[in-house]
Amino acid sequence: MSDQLYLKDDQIKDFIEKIFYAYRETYSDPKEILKKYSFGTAHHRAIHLIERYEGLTVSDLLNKLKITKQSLNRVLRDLIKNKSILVKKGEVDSRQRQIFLNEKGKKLFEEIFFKQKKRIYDAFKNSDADSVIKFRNVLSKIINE
Amino acid sequence: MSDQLYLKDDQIKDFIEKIFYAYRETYSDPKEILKKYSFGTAHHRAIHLIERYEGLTVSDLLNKLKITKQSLNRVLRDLIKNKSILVKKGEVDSRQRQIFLNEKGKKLFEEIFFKQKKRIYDAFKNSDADSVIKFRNVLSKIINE
DNA sequence: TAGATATGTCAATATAGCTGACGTAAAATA
DNA sequence: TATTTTACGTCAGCTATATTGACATATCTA
Repeated sequence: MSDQLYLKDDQIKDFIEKIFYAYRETYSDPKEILKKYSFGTAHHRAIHLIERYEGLTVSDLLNKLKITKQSLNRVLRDLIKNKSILVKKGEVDSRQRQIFLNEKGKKLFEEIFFKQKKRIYDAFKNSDADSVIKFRNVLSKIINE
Repeated sequence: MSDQLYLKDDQIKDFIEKIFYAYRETYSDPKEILKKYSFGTAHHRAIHLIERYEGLTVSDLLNKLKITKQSLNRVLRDLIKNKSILVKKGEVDSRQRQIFLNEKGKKLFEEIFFKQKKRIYDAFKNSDADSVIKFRNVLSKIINE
């Protein structure tokens, strides 16, 4: 820390704890909506990434989620059966599959996002722009981005 | 946001994604250590809170973890059997139980914390004091603290 | 053509959560 | 004091999400 912020262990522990709460709260906000569709947080995470990175491949998704392909496959099967996502043969490499949200999936994503957005938005509303930028920068460093 | 930071939905989505990664990475760092003790992340979270709030009651822990007492009980049983924690009758209200780490639990906590600390510390090392403070403030707002 | 890669799938298991029901001890209250 | 409420523990069964290991198929690359 360039200008000497001396952090005691207890403060670091506090951050570790807060990161847990932030994740838990942010991802529990849309649980009732997911339940309506008989989906869980695993489906939520997949839908989120498919929305953000349209046309991503199965291995892209695996790399982001860091779960096994067997775990992911169950989730994708559910989403396909429900007609929330669409899987196409890869354009360049046809061994690959590219994943897209279709109309139903987009609608579901919007419902989920609406809930999650509120929490983040409310926190930012009461923060100045600099805080938000610095929040992002530190968060990025924590995930080595 | 007081000085008008205009945030597009995609930026909010990005924060939601980063919060997921931050949690996942922070809590996967000590997994090999936990495995040595045949413990998982559920045990980790309990140990963390018991260390931070020594002598907290079962219901304090339930309120922080937001899981059912049946789920917590399995975790506490494992920790007691392993002699990592100690449970005493409540001093004021003897219906309550107060939970403490004993020597073995403290040692385990230190091992876990050492791993987690590295990630947080490395992120802060490359940030200025103001960033760290603002990171904490926004994080606190996200969890309504 | 041979081997490597991307994906899908079957089966078994582990972990961490859940609901519901019931029991006991101790505190609070009528 | 008698009754009710609270804090906690536990049994049993279920669900969600992850794992490992093995094997199959299609397609790309050398």
